[in-house]
Amino acid sequence: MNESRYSSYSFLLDRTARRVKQYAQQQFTAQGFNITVDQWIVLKHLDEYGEMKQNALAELLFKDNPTLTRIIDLLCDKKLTVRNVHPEDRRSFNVSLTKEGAKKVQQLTPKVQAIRLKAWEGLTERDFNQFKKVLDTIYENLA
Amino acid sequence: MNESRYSSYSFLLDRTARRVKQYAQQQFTAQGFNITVDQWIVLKHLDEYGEMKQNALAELLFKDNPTLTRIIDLLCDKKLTVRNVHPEDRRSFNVSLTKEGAKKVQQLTPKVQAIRLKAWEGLTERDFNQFKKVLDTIYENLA
DNA sequence: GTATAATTATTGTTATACTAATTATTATTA
DNA sequence: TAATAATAATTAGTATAACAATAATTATAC
Repeated sequence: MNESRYSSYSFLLDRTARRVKQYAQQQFTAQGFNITVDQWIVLKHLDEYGEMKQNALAELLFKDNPTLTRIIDLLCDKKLTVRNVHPEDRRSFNVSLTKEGAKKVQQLTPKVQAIRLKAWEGLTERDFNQFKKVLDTIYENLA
Repeated sequence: MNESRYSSYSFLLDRTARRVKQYAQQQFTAQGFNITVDQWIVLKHLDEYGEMKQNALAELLFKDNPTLTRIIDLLCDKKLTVRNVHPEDRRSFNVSLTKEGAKKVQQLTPKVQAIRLKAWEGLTERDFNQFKKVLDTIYENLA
């Protein structure tokens, strides 16, 4: 790679990631979802994978424990998740969706997909595959 | 695009952007640069484009005014930038590098490039062009 | 079996992101 | 020209990100 050109990747990547999150958050707010994008990601994963330790959830989402602790605090305040004591390890909590949380996931999933799709206008499956390959490679290179 | 697959792009994008920034910051800290990645980006752009209003700088960096105000506060605390009153508009400041700031940019530029290059191991110029195309398209779709 | 190490979650601190509100100044309009 | 609108930067408030340090608990080592 040409050194002087590649340097821009980090700037473009950061800029675009911020724009994507910002756009989604604006839509979430405008449509009255009443949660943040990061809170949504936690809800969605809990719905998909079921109850799990904060630990495991953090790993799944590539967030650290303090960050996740605070997101879950807010979700619990909103009655969308609960912390249950772990039966085999009193250091841990099992985090799971409340009924209200599960309902929210069902209601919002198609709306969130529609919001996400907006970014892909004019792009193809092939673009996606190439894009994913580069993102995964970068991630692995720095892991 | 397949709706159920594309949804993952935002997750991958966010995850990778965070990893890239995190890796760079760890290197900055380990190598004693004594600035953050975002502070670096401001210094680098000021070096490239010369003194400008905060306003213009914010637009160039795709950051909002409050965010930039605080970054520049920190850079001024570190004596790397200065705010000068704008000769034609007393609402504005012209922000510019101090001598020390300019020296820092010269010293760190090759080191930062080396850090950034790490992420691109195994990737080609063609990967870069495709990657850039997708990032730019996403950004434009949401602009 | 007790001391030590490792693990889980939390709290504290600093920086960035975004929105809303505020202040000072400049531009526009009636 | 006086009132109003627009603009530049800042401040305030909430959320996320990263790191360090801590408390409670569990695992390991001697």
